[in-house]
Amino acid sequence: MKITLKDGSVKEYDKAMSVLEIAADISEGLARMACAGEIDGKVVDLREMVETDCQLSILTANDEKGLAALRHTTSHVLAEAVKRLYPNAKLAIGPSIDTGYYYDFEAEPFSREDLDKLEAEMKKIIKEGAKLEKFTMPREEAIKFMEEKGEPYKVELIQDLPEDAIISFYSQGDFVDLCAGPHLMSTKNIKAFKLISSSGAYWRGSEKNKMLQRIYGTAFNKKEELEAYLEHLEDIKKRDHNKLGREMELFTTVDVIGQGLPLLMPKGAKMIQTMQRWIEDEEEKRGYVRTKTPLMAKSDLYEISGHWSHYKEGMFVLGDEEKDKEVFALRPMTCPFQYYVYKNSQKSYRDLPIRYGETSTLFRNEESGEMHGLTRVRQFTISEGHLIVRPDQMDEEFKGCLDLARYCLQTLGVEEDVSYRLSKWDPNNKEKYVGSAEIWEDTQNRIRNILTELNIPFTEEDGEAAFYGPKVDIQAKNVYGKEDTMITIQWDAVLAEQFDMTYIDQNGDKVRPYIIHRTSMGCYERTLAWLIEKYAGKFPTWLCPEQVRILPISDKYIDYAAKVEAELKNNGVLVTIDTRSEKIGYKIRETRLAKVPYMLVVGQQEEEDNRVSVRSRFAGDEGQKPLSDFIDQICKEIRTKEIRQEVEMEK
RNA sequence: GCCGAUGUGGCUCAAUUGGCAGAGCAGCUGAUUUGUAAUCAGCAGGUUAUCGGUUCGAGUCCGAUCAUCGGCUCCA
Repeated sequence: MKITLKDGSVKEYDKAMSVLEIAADISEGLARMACAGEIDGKVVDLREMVETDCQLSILTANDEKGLAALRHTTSHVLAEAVKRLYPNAKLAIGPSIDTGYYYDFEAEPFSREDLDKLEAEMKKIIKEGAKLEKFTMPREEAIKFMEEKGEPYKVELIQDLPEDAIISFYSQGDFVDLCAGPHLMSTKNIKAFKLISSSGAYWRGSEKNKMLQRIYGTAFNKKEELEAYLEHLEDIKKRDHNKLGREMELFTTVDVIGQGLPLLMPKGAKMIQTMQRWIEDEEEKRGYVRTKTPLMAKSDLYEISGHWSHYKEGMFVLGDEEKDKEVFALRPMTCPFQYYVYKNSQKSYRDLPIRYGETSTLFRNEESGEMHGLTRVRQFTISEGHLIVRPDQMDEEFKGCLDLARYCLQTLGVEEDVSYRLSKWDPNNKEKYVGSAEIWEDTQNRIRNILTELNIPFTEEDGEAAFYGPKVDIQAKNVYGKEDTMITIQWDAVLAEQFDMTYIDQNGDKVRPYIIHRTSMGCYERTLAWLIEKYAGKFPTWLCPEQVRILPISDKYIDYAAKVEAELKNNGVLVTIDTRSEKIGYKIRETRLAKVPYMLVVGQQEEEDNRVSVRSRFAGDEGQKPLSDFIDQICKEIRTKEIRQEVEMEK
């Protein structure tokens, strides 16, 4: 039997040799090897592939799929440990994930102490070093087998497989688990693992099902890699916006104000104002006109828009439908309000496109467990806009929205950190959406073509559309790798109809316009959170709530410092003075810790000839320079929204 | 909404078995007038998230509520 290895070399083996022997030979010993290989990119169990001649690449824990096998094997060891310590626990599933693996059990909740005990038991199992052996049986037999073992969740999983399926199991010593593989050859090969946390998780991800107990863990090829990962976890905690944003006094929360209602403190509010002014100006340059519409409306409006039937649970309703004549609701979006701005007068084809923009505060009654820092809140503000366009303008306007979005991302320095998603409806769940299948498929195709034409790489996802149309979502990950929508551009194919919006075409006929619903830079609160994490609080100067701090050497130079401050303020620079009678070293330390981009030390030398001593986050000590030079420098940096490279300074 | 953890001055944390709520930093006042990462002294700051219960006595034990965090679900 011939086996071609990844590097192209060919090895020949006697058919009588066991798989283990072959694998050991190929991998130069079992040590770091997964019991699996790849044929045409598909991961296959080694025992299957050696039946025939094949091209083989042994997976080791050094490559992605091998690492997944390592982690998945570790999850089996975890499952065995749980069964040993908690024999009544029932097994659900235990896949590998990006950051490690998890396993779900029906059991009592696990405490940290339980996890520590489980870790110790896992070490024992690894030391025992049982080999992982695969065996199969027909479906019916497999169901019986798992019923006898008292594993109802496994039975359910098997029952979902086709009647003629051959079901595979893996054993390690006495422990058996339903599993498709692949795995390491032996539990002994697990060298570095850790249980991270536990939490509840619904069986099969549905809240209608029983809540199971999930244990998250991770595993690496080497101890050093695990340690580096754990250190990395500590590091990213430090830039978590929810911690850093509070430390830097950008926002806070108050018990009696309520969940999902963060308070933006002066510094956070300043940053959002800076972004808001920039975006409003940019939109104006791009032909947007501004509206300012009510934050609430009667239920009648939402009945027309469809929100009353599709989204009532998510709105804050004011009043009692049974008792009150009129019920109001805080708005969860701005669309219908701006549509009535459009409908105020009859429009000609020559008026289109019309681009409405509004800095729009919205309210969404998220469920209580869903709030998170600044990224998931109940009241937030977005740069919302609606474009009313003729069909022949649609592609160009949609591209214009994408261009604006990309300009915003680029200016904030985050264009490399996003991914684009075409969010489609779910054809198997049509009642969640408004409009015909034909319209949905057609608009989805057109958006797909636009993205392709612009060479924007994107993924497609069913069931992520708005109920009124498909959209492009621009997604970003937070420090923990969790994804959120930052910008959305939606094709509203339905509401023009609901609200009877029209224009008069060249023939004098009433025609329906197309509508694009979009944000240029989505939710400001969420964007702020993203920037905190991206820059670890060291924002580009133009975004900083405090751009310059003046540090007088002693009280004698406060007058001069005030003069410097006034000149900077006149030039639109955000500047403060530290007038405390502290030593200069102390003031510098605090300014550094506050991540202020520039500090100007002023004393006798500077006052004499109208100079400042500049120290920045970007270049360290920039030396003494005339005040006017510094003003030119910082004004240019702010005006061009330059993103300068940080330098590592002492400590 | 569900599972779990947590909640002590502005911040970080302490308080033995249920036995007088304490420290550092920040703040304020005074002294110091400082040249590139922490000057000294003093003062003030608390109904221990809230409400209720057990107890001679509760930060500590029990219950409820609120909020925060880690997940699940959700995110029109």
